[in-house]
Amino acid sequence: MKNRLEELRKERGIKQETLAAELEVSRQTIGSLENGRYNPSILLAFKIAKYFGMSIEEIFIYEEDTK
Amino acid sequence: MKNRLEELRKERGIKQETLAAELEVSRQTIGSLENGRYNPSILLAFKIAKYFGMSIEEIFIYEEDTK
DNA sequence: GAAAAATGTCAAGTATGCTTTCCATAATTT
DNA sequence: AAATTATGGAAAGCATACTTGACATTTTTC
Repeated sequence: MKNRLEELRKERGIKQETLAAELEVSRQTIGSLENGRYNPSILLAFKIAKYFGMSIEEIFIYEEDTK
Repeated sequence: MKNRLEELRKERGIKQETLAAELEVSRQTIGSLENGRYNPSILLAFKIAKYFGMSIEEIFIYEEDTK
């Protein structure tokens, strides 16, 4: 699964630390998501989507058989 | 978070075991999701949405502060 | 180019998602 | 009502999501 987190965050001109605080997760979590080390839980995905005013599907790109 | 899994599955007249097979998860996973014992991973949520031809948001209802 | 700020990333620990196995209860069929 | 089928749910184990803490590297600012 790919995601547009880094792109969306930079569009808004905020740093990882700020986004992390807004979403109530650690900075490392944001970094790990941006760099594809793991996928978010569905709850975090919902929080992120709400934060950016978009749907989960617009931010996270599901790819068949991708882990 | 709530979900409409049981409702959607029953609309289609299929049993948990069949849905589980289609989604390539165990029957217990489906049962656990229907009965709210835990939330799906985002990958499973995508699979479920695809299976029912709906968006994640139409199936899984995010509720502020809900675990 | 030195200092400061932002990001990358690892390690160890806790929490949650999912599996298999197993048994109990409910619903359906005959 | 007896047998079969479907669902509920617990336990133990493994995988992944997320945390804190630490340190290295990159980027920005002065």
